[in-house]
Amino acid sequence: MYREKKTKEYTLPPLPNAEKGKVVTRFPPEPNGYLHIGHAKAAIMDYEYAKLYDGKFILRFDDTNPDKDKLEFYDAQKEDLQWLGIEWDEEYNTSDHLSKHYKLAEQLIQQGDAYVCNCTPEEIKKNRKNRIACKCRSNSIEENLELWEGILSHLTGYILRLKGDMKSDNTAMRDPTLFRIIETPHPIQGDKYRVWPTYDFAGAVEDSISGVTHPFRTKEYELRDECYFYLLDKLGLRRPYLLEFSRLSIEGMPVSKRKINPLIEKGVVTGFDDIRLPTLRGLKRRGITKQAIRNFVISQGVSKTEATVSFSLLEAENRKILDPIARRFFFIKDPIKLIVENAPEKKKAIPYHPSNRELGERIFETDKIFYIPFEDIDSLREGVIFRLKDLFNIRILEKNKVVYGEYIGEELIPDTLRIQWTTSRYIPITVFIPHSLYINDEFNENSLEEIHGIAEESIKNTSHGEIIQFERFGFVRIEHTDKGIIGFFTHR
RNA sequence: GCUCCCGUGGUGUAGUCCGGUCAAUCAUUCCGGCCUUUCGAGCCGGCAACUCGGGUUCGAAUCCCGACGGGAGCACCA
Repeated sequence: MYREKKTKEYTLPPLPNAEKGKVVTRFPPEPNGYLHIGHAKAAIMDYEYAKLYDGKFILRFDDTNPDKDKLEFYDAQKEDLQWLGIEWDEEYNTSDHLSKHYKLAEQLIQQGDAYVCNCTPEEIKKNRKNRIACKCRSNSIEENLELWEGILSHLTGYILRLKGDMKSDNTAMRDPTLFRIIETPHPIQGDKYRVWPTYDFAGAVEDSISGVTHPFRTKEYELRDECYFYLLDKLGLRRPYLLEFSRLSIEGMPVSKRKINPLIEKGVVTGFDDIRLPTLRGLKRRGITKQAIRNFVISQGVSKTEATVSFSLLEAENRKILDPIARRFFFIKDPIKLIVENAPEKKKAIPYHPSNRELGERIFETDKIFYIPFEDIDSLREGVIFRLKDLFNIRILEKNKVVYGEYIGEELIPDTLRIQWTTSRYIPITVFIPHSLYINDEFNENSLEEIHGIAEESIKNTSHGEIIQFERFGFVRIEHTDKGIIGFFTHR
């Protein structure tokens, strides 16, 4: 009987200030692209912590920038999350709450805590740098209220700013922008609104009013913490327990759109599901399992230490998942013909897995013709004995364009090389091997290696998307296409 | 440049808040051995770390100061 391997428990460190049943977390992606491993880290943390404390997990689309957000990504991101096995208790869009945001904005203006500004971006930038207040800052509350009304309806060139502290050492406090005008139609709200809150405003407000107790964000927002709480205090809203963690970066796998998008536009990679990419779709297509991603992410934890993780850590997790369940097949890279005149004709059943018998077996019908990897035979001299794995032993008689061999029995001989093989009934197959997309910040021209070879006939029985192991080669995810069977090399 | 954050073996990570039980955890890589009809998996063993310098203390990976190194922010993006 095949026995289940003992699995390591993956657990998260305790959450500060957390009470069972009362924890609420949220994952707030912006619907402007496909999710990648970095998003997965955040989403899994949010989800797992909610689960750990029997709490609630909210999916919130931070769709407050119509210039960037696209309808297709709401669903695409949900698909990605579902693939990861993440379930949310509640889902909504920040854009659904805009009228509420407007009310809060008005409250700030009325309290004298926000003002309308029509300085140019350059002036604002300069003043921030020099810690100088602009003339707009001294607008009266009445003026601001009136301008705000105007902005909501027709005025252009204005923004709403928080009256923070222009003298603060923290640049995020130097009167950050709260609302700006964007005329582009919103993917969901259409042209209903033309004034949109910025992240500083929307993020803080939504975390608070949606009842989130433990919002996680990545470290680059740290400077904005002060602003986050200042705003909530001014609005009289509850302060959540804000937590930050470092971004996840994987060696040779850029996560930023700045680096990925150009490659897609130029057609250098095939799309967002290219197997060289750290997008969830890319990883999936390559054969990385969701369990591996989860274990990997949890093992990273939520520390603030920046780390560049080697992909081999993810591979190791994936291998633990795949090894017990992946069917084994024979694949021959650079096949060379082997003729064995005295070979007995055999009908041989070979299991698909060395220990997991549930995976069944396939039957080979052999004659005197075989195909074996050139690389293996190249390293052997004439006269040497090797074994066709799971079949019988061969002595090499002659090596030329074709190899001639002699059948010399079936008993196992210790320490003989055992190599994979096919009969003449093979299936041609192309395997794509991903390598680092970038090497020292330069695009790696050889990031996608293409290998041609042949596989045993029963490879036809694989399902589309099945992840298998080619013996002595590595794990491969199989796709059946119009042009035949292709494989994506997952890892060794 | 200014401000903030981070700094445990090759790589990641636990421990740092509440100093002693840390001659420092776990994983991965690498190196041996065992096992195995895969150069896979499994099992056993091994190498290998608290950035540096001061200070506080009976005692510091843990607290304080400084230096150095790395990262981030300085948007009408999130």
